[in-house]
Amino acid sequence: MSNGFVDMVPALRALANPHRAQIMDWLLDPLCHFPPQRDGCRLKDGVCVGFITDKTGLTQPTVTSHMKALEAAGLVSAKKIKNWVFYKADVAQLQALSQGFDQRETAQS
Amino acid sequence: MSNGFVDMVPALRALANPHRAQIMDWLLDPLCHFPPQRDGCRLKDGVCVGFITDKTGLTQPTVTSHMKALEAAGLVSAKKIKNWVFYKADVAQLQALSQGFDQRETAQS
DNA sequence: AATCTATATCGAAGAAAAGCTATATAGAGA
DNA sequence: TCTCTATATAGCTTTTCTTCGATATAGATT
Repeated sequence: MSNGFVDMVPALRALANPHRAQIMDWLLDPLCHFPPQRDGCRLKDGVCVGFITDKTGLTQPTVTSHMKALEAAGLVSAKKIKNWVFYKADVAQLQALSQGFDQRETAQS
Repeated sequence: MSNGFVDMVPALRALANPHRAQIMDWLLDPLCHFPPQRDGCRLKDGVCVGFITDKTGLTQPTVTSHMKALEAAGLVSAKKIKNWVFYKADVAQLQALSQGFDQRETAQS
């Protein structure tokens, strides 16, 4: 069904950047990497852009741009609550990617 | 042991290009995608640059550059026989990457 | 030795990515 | 309504990637 690595290129592009890879790692364990939030549960809703900005040391517009890239690749989902936008890792998409790799190991189509 | 996606960035960069992703897919099943070679077994030795060049439609210097990128990332190995250089997918490295993804699914470090 | 073949290197051009500052917008709270 | 806060957008610069044509090299073959 899958067309191999070629089909994964959009997601791989999104992950192939040190800052975005780091952000994904953090978002996969948000309780460990981010402080509690006034509104929005880190696990259920995700982590707000401001906290991610602080941790990366990049400027806020740059982080917004990275988050859009991850969202476009389906690696995170966004949820707006009041003035905040919370980003959460999309585990299903990551599992799909993981399975793509598993299939490549034994290729011979 | 693994530091998550951040550790995989070099390999992900190499795969995050449509031509290189396509080449990797081909190299994972060389018998299906390339004709027999005078010297060098497709399975054991790999596939020569010329055949890869033909299939991509890119120029030979461009393909050489892509193959160097894949080799630098450890995704393929090169073997010189006579005038040819044969490139073969590094299955061990791909398995390592695959395992990296598997671990990410269940993160919570 | 001369030539031919396969791959590598060089240098340049165009495209895309990544970063910033400045500014806009949207919603909350006073 | 006015202001403050959080995020988004716009525009610009710098860097990195991708590709090419031209040329070099290394090794066979004649």
